[in-house]
Amino acid sequence: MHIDAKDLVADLRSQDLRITEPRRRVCEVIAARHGEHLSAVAIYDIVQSGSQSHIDRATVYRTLDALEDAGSIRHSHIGHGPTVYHLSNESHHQHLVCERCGNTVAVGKSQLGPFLDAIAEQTGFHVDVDHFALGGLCRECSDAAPADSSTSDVGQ
Amino acid sequence: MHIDAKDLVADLRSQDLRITEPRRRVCEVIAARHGEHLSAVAIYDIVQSGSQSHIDRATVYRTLDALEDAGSIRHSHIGHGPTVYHLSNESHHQHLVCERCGNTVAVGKSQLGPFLDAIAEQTGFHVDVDHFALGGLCRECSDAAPADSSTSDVGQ
DNA sequence: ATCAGTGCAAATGGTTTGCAGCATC
DNA sequence: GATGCTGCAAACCATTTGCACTGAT
Repeated sequence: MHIDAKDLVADLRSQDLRITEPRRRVCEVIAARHGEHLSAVAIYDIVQSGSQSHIDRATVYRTLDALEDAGSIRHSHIGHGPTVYHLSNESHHQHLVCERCGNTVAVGKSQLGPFLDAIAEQTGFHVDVDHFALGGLCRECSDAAPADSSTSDVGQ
Repeated sequence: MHIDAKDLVADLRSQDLRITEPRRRVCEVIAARHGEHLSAVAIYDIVQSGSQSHIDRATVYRTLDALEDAGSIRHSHIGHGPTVYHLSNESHHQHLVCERCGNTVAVGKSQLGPFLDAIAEQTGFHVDVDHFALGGLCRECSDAAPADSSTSDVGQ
């Protein structure tokens, strides 16, 4: 199921929100870049680059909030960077962010199953896999890292 | 093994750092509140409340950096709040933050072992368990949660 | 007496908010 | 034509930085 800008606009409309040019543009960017994880500022930049008329950052944030309230998109926190947004139907992987080089790796939901089940069993907690990334060291960086595990905290 | 302020001060000294009143105070707070996860501002507030002489927030941040470089403390990112600091020897749990009520639950590193091994095997990624919290819904909130269609992946 | 460490104030980055005017409904 | 949405500017919070001064070594 391919979500496009029209679907997002329809989601807004169904919430009795007015359809304005800035909102339409934000919807277009999100739909066009589906599959990516875009920050509010990135969305703002793309909107700007696509036309000469100016829309405000604040409006982008407000529109993202509206889309999130409408259930169309969700946000994730990946590493130390800004909040990123993605379509709600693209929510099934855990991000791992390398604390040294900043690269991210995604682990599919299927691989996480046993882990999530174990956590739910032990704590009753239902993890929302893609809301927060996990930190650590990627293969390359952990190979290069000093063997001393107690001081493996790097960067930032 | 109980780490106290003297140990932390000694750690700083062993890095050829000068021992100043502000640094000593920060060490005292961290040692006194061991087991807690304190933000820089919380540490600052506690230091302030414990005496009339003023120390600067920037100094707290710089001291925390120094202690982290010395390997004495580490920081974690728990939910949407500010960075929190804790003694390095208290670093073996994964925090789960409830996105609804804000409560946090900790899962011991030992329980996660098999899973982390699996991730390392599949992706080469070595997860630093306590650096980032995971989000989700705690038992109470997921029991109480409406079947919100937009977040249907939460409770899987 | 050196120079690391300090307080201060200003800058940063990401995000939010108050407000007056504009445009969608 | 009401009022929801906008741009603007300013505020925000956590954090960082430049700088001249102070104090640990």
